Amino acid sequence: MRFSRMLIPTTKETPNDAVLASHKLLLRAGFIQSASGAGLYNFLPLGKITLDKVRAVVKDELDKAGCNEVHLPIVTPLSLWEETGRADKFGKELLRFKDRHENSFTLSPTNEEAMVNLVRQTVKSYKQLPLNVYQINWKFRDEVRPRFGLMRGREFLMKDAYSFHATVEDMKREFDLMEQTYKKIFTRLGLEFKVVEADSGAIGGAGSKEFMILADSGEDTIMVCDSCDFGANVEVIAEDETKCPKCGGNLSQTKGIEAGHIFQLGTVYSEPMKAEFLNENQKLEPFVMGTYGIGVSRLLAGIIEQNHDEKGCVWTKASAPYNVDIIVAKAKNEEQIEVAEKIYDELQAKGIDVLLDDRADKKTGFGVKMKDFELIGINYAIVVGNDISEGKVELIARKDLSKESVSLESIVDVLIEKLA
RNA sequence: CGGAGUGUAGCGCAGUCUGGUAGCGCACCUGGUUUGGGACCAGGGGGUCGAAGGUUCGAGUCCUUUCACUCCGACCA
Repeated sequence: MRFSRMLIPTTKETPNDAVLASHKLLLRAGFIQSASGAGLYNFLPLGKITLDKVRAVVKDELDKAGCNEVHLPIVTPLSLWEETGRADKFGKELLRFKDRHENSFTLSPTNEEAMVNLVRQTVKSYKQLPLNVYQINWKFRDEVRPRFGLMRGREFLMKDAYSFHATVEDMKREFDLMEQTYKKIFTRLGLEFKVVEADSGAIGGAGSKEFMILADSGEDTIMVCDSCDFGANVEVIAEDETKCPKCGGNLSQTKGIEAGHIFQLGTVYSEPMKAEFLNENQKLEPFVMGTYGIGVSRLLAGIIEQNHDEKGCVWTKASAPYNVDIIVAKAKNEEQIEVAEKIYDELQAKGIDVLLDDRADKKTGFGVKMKDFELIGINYAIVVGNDISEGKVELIARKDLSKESVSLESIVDVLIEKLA
């Protein structure tokens, strides 16, 4: 993509309302924009591209784990929520409205009921189990206090998966599989995270684990063991506990951003909703369920909370909207443009996501392009400038801002290797 | 929902105390000079001052009501 053709409204000034680094930077770098309502954001081109990249990683790993992607309507009949009693439990967070026929509906904040409804209409036999169905779809929660940009919006993109089993043992097997799958997803995204024991909250059920992105700005306080992989949300462990219940090691307190949560549900939804299958003894039994969520739009905020510096965003390889930014130092110099276009074509041919900063208006000098590169947080910049007379370009790594001079002949290979 | 704060141009702000017909920076438009780290000069466009009502000869400013947004708490991907 060419920078000159893209809507990327970067700003020097920090929006007055933003507190968190991720909120400030995503606004300043032109990824998102306030949609003039609390907790509502427009995703601008860069934000949309980034969201799609993160979403693709989530989808890829779930598909590999054998999950089925589906798509449910965002609008669900209130009657579904009344079947499980959650219409009352969710209270005002559940946005309700009526259609022209005076029927009551909601904007889905999560989809246990709707997914159970889908499955109870189609799955009748133990032979069809186990089954894991998911969607990556917008959710709406009328939060008491939306805040921190994408961290706690009212409308947000969430991956919600639901598994259906004939036995508790099989559900626990899937629960473990999902834990492993989530670890792959977070690792691929380049995140430093911790899996912790958690409370099941409004979703209900027996056991649950949360995936915490480690960041000082996190809203959750967690206790982690320094000698094994044990971790727990303070909701479920005494805050003054110093010994690890698993290995006896030392516990320390830290902050995390809840980006994923997996639950062992059992039959808390299938029973009231009469979602049953016929077992091998020809008897009806309620499905044993698990449910698994990832806050996809929140991940964008989490990635930036963990990866930024005073100059801007520092996206990880798997999440960056572009991996390479080709900066034409003097966009009126035809030779530089020619060289830049050539590198641009070659990188694209190799399947690398590259942005060509070809802006040639007189207000956009070299400095502006560098500042935008640093603010947006693309992994690498190639500066095509005066050095091309010696057959060289400058390669800048966003992470540490280190610079090196690379020959024109090898620049494509060097980048392919760095991005591998 | 309790506590605190803020609403003035696309963004960031001043002006409000002490009423006199709206200003600065950034961004934007035109022309010129610049061009490897957010340039400079000159000119220009853009506002029912969150909304409603009231006081007054006159309201961004004073009074009343109301709405929205942000931050701190209790809840959540």
